[in-house]
Amino acid sequence: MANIRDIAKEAGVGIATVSRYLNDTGYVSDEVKVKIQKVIEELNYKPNALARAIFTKNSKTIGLMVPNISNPFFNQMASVIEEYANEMGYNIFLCNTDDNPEKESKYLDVLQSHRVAGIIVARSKCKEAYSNIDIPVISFESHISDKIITVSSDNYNGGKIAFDHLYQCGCRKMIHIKGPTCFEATEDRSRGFLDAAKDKNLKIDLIEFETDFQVKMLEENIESLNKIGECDGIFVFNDIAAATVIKFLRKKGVRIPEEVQIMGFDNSFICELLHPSLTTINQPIQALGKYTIELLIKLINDEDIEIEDYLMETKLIKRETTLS
Amino acid sequence: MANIRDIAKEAGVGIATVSRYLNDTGYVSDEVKVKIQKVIEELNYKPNALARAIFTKNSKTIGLMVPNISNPFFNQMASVIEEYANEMGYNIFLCNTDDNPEKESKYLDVLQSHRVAGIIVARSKCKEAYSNIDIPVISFESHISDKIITVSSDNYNGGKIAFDHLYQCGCRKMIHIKGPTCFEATEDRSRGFLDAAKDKNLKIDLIEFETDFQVKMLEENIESLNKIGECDGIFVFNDIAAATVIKFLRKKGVRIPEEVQIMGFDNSFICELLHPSLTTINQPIQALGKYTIELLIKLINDEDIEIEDYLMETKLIKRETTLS
DNA sequence: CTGAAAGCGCTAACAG
DNA sequence: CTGTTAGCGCTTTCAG
Repeated sequence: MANIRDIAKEAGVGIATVSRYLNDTGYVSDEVKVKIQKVIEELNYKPNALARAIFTKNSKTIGLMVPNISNPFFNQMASVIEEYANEMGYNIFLCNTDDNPEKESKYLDVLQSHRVAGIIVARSKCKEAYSNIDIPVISFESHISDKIITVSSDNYNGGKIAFDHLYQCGCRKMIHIKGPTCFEATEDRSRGFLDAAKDKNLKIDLIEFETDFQVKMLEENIESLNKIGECDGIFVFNDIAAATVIKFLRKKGVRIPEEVQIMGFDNSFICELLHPSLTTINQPIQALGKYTIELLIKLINDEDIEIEDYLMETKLIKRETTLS
Repeated sequence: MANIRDIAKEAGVGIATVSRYLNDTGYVSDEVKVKIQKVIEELNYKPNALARAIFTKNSKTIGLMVPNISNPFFNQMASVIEEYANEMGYNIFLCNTDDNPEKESKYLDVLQSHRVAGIIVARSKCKEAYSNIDIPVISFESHISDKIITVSSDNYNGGKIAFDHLYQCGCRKMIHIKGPTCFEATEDRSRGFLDAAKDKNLKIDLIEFETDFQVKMLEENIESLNKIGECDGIFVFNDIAAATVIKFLRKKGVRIPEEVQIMGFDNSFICELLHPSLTTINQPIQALGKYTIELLIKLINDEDIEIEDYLMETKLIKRETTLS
C-alpha cells in the first residue's frame, strides 16, 4: 500500500507538505492541494494510523472488555458505547473475557501493547492486574480499586424494589434465585432483596444458578429448579434466567401470576415477548453506556473527575407476571 | 510508558538483544535473559504493538463489521469469531455499520488506515467501496463482487424447508412476513418459500416488516400486522419478528398452533423461551462463524482458496408452534 | 508557503 | 552470543 513518500514523489512535492495537507495543519497552496488529492485517490492512499499513533501517542482506540458479546446485556452496552465512541472519533477494540481471569489479564496486556487510549472493563475478574496501569480505565459493575471509577446500576436498590413490589402484590412465601456468587451486580441485587425481606421479617428461600446467560441455561439448571417448593413469588437475578424459570413452571402446570408471581431484572427485550410478559427491574442501559464512555473520554482528556462510584437509578417495570 | 531503549539501557545490554529476547529470535544468554525480564517487570514494559506492526506489516488485527452488535444473530457470530481469532493470535476491531452505507464506508477507510490483516463484513451495504481493497475480505450474507468470497446459510433452501413443513402440517392458506427488501438473506428465504409454494400451486399473502431486530419491533410493525387476515400458517423472516407476531396473535385471542401455525428463522435462544416454543429453521451459527474466520485467515496466509459462495446447511427445528 | 531532517518504538541484517 | 545501524510511515520543528 502506498505511503506518504509515494504520494509526495508522485505529486512532485515534499513529504511534509503532504502531511500538512492531510492534517490540515499549516499552509498548503490550493494548487498543490488538488494535485495531492488527485494522487491520493489514484493510489488509493490511506494514511497509516499506526505510524500516526506511534508518533502522536494517541491511538484513538478504546479497549472494551466484556464477559461475552453474546450476552444481551453487555452487547447492548457495547452498542451504545460504540455509537458514542464513533461520534467522538474513537474506535473499539473488542475483547471477550469469558469471565476468565487469565483471558482478561492477557487481553489487558494486549490492550496496553496496542496503546489504546482508554479501557472499559465490564465485570472484571482479575483486579490485581490493574494495579500498575497508566491507561485510563473505567470499570463497569465491579470494584477494582480506589483509583478506578466504577459505574453500575443501583443493583442493591433494585433488589429492594423487587421485594417491595412482590410484597405489595401479596407474596409472603418467596424464593430468590440468585446468580453465581462471583458477580458483584447480582450479589448486590440479592442483598437488597434480602435486606428488604428482613425488614418485613420474611424468610426467603435461596436457589443458586451456576451459570450466567447461556443458551443451555434451562437444561443446566433444571436440577436446582427442581428444588422450587411451595411459594407464591419468585425473584430471579436476570430476565433470561427468569424466562427459563417461567418455562419450567409452565411445564409443571403452575399458573403465572395467579399461583406464583415472578420478577426478573434488566428489562431486556425478551420481557415483552414472553407470555405472560415479565415484570422486571429496569437498568438504564442507554444511560449506563453513555455515561461510562463519557467518563472514560473525560479521563483520556485529562479532565479531573471525582474517583468514586457512579450508581444509576433502577426502577420497576410492571408487566403481567405480577398482580395488582 | 517505557520503550525498548529504556529496557536495554537499564539492563545494560543492546537494544537488539532485548528485541531478540522479546521475540525469541536468535540467541540470548540465560544470564542476560533474567536480567532483561527483571527490568521489563520493574518498568511494566509492554512492547509497542503499533511499532511492531508498522515494521512487520502485520497488525494481527481483524476488522469485524456487523449491522449492529446488539442484534442477537450477529453478536453470536461475533462471539464465535472472537473466540477463534483469539486462538489464532488475532484481535478484533469492532465496527457497527447500522446498515448505513456511509458509516460502513467510513469504517472501511478506518480499517484500512489501521492496516488490519483482514476484514469480515456482514450484510454489506456499500459494495462499490470494496472495489480496490488490497486487504483480504470475507463477506457474510451479501454478495459484494466476484473477487470476494461470501459465506452464508442456505437461506433459499431454508425457505423451502419452512414451506414444506407448514404444508405437511396441513396449512393451505399461508402468510409470509418478510424482512426489509434490502437484505439478501431474508430475500433468499422469501424466494425459497415462495418457489416451494408455487410448486404446490399455493398463493401466499405477503406482509413486509420495515425494521430488522429492534427492541421496539412490535409497536413499529403493529400496523402491518393488522393486515393479517384469515390464515392457517405464518412464516416469519426471523425468530424475534416471529415472537412479536405470536405476541400480537395472542392478544387477539388466536390459538397457536391450533388455529394458526407459526415458523421463525435462525433458531435463536428465544425459541425455547417462548410459549409455545417456536418451530424454526436453524442457521448453523457456530459453524458459520468458524468457517468465516477460518477462510479469512487462510486468505491472510496466502493459501489459495476458491473464490466462490460457501453455503451452509439450514435445517428444520420442530417445536410447538407447528402441529404433527 | 515548502522541504530537509530528526525522531516515535520497533525489527532485522550485519559485523564483531 | 551481542551491539550498531538502517529503515518501517508518519509528524513536526526549522531553515529557506
